[in-house]
Amino acid sequence: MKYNQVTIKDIARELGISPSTVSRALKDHPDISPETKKAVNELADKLNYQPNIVALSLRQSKTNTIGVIIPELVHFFFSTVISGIEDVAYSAGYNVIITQSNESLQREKTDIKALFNSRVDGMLISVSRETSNFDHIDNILAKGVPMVFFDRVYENSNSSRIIVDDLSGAKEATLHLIEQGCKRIAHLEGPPNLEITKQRLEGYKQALQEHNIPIDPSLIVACPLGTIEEGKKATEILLAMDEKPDAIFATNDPAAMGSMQAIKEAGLKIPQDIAIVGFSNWFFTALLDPPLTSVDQPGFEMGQEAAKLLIRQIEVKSKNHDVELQPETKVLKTRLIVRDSSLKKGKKK
Amino acid sequence: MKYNQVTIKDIARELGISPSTVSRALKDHPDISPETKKAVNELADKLNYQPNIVALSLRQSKTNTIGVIIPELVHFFFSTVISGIEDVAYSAGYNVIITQSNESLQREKTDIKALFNSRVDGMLISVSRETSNFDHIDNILAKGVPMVFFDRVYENSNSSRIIVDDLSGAKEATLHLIEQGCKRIAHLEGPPNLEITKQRLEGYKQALQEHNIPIDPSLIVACPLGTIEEGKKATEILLAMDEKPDAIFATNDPAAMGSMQAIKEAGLKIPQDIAIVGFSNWFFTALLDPPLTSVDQPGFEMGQEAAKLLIRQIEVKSKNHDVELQPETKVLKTRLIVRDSSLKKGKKK
DNA sequence: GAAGTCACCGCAATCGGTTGCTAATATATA
DNA sequence: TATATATTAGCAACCGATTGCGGTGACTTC
Repeated sequence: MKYNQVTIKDIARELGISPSTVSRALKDHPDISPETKKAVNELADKLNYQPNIVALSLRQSKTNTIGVIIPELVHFFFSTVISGIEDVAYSAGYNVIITQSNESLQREKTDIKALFNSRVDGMLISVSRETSNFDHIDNILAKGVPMVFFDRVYENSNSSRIIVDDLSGAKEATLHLIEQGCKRIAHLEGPPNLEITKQRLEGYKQALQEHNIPIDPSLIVACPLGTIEEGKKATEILLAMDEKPDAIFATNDPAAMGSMQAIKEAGLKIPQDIAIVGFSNWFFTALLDPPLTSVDQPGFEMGQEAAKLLIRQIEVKSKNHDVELQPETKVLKTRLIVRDSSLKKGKKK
Repeated sequence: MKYNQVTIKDIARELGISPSTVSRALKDHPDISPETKKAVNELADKLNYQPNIVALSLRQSKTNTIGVIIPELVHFFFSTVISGIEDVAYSAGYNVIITQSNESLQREKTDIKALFNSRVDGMLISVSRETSNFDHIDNILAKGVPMVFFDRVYENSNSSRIIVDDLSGAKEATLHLIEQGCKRIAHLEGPPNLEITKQRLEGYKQALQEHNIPIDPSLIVACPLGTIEEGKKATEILLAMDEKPDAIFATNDPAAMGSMQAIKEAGLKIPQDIAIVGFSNWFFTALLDPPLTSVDQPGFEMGQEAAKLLIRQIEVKSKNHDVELQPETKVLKTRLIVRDSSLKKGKKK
């Protein structure tokens, strides 16, 4: 939009010098005399000159903008990640364009194209629930666009990625339930396409195996959407079994909440009858009744790390076109936040 | 970032024609022969030509980007608004840059400057809790940047705005409590700078007056941050009174939740001893124990309306530089969602 | 056969800023 | 005084796309 902004030419005209001299004076170029610099800077201040970023972007073939694709903004975890991204990006002088795939592959495809067309300098991506084919991403990667994945990553790319240690987190959660004396621990499994789903399932299994508890497939119930409703339904199925589970480890917090609803409606007590652990530590989990034990994922930190990695990649590339940075994988630690929903034995430690 | 993208010149060179002809051919200009158009379009398809948006922005002095400033992304309400904004913006061909003030005036100032420097075509703003001086906004408004405020608006500007009917919503909530037989209804008041705080307080007062209930200043407790902790503390003060309130209408949901915690810890029952109503209908309010009655604000719709208004303003302005659109104020209806936390008399209707 | 008409296309300026190269002036040196 | 050197600043091209205007060639018309 044209705001009648002052340009370098306005300053040049006013001082009777050329635009190039003004440009150099503003950047403290040694070719320019101190007097000229002084005059230029004073007038620039007076007129409140602000360089036109669009012109700069065109000239330098660099927009100082990074694009972000996330599944859904309204998820506490993702909005926390965004805050982390913005934190790092803004202090490094980058703008952030956020797009939501709404868990739709179709939307993800158009998002990534739109970001590419906007000539963002790089992208931060967490793929949608539906994404099992990655051609649209390979396409853009092939053009040399720096890309860093976070949380829900593209496994087979050799891009950098920031993940949390889902396996350990899930294992720790399950071990905690075992330690509380639970014998029949069910698992609400998440969207099958996502690596995080597999990791959490694997962590669950490993914990059981370590304690020689047989893995009962009927105790693993699918929640491909990971919603409250699904968690509730899945739990109702579990409650209808002859041998009910005495604990549930859910792939995420909404599913865990659905579980809690189903259990309460069945007239059972949490954690006495059935203990529950969720995943993500959504901020309201502490406010549920009973407060929900959950595996905390450091969202803000994940955003920060992802942005840092991407920006480093961008800057290396713009300096030296040939050097390719080795892809890095950064694994962030999870932390089990124990609350009442899983404490059969009462507080420990 | 330079992606070795094909440009109009590449196509021109390949076909042995001039860039201007390619440009016109791509836009179906009548001066160009059908054969040339066909050749150009085919080659453009083959090379997967995508126009450089940055160059277009510079040429047209229009970035097709709108900037958004919100207090905090992690608030359910605001992230819902963002989704509404993106919904409208993307289908109108606009990108969205989101910045968070984190409820800080200082940050709001730098955000607005950064957006201005990025030459966004317009801005959507919801001011921070701290904003009582609006010079930084007037500054930008004076340069002719289209601006629409939402939820937390700048009262004295003659910009368009989208608000919810906070007064009616608050009044309805209070009337509901009165109808439930409550006599001593307390109010947890929000950040004093915000107009929405005043409106909600006013709605509360009007409801009491209509039923000839005297307004007791000691029942109005300040929660200038509107956090859970504040709501809890404020409620503890109320519970320490000789004559305890029998209901609390909180300025927002976190404060209401703090209230619930304090009441439970005091061994009192909700709603039997004290009924509670919140404001905003955060999505997890339904999951609390008891589920919280709250005033629903249509966030998604608010985002849509704000974006629509802004884009209309931008497009009118870019077509006709002189015409100024009359500022509009759009008031969205709230809806009281009655849940157990306020039902002293049991379900009605 | 000269002038007019029309279809088609290219030149060059433009948006705002950057930068390699050159030019002009001043000063130092031979 | 003539030449070398340093200092300072301007010219012009460039990033990629758009667009007013002018030019070329073919065809029509009187």
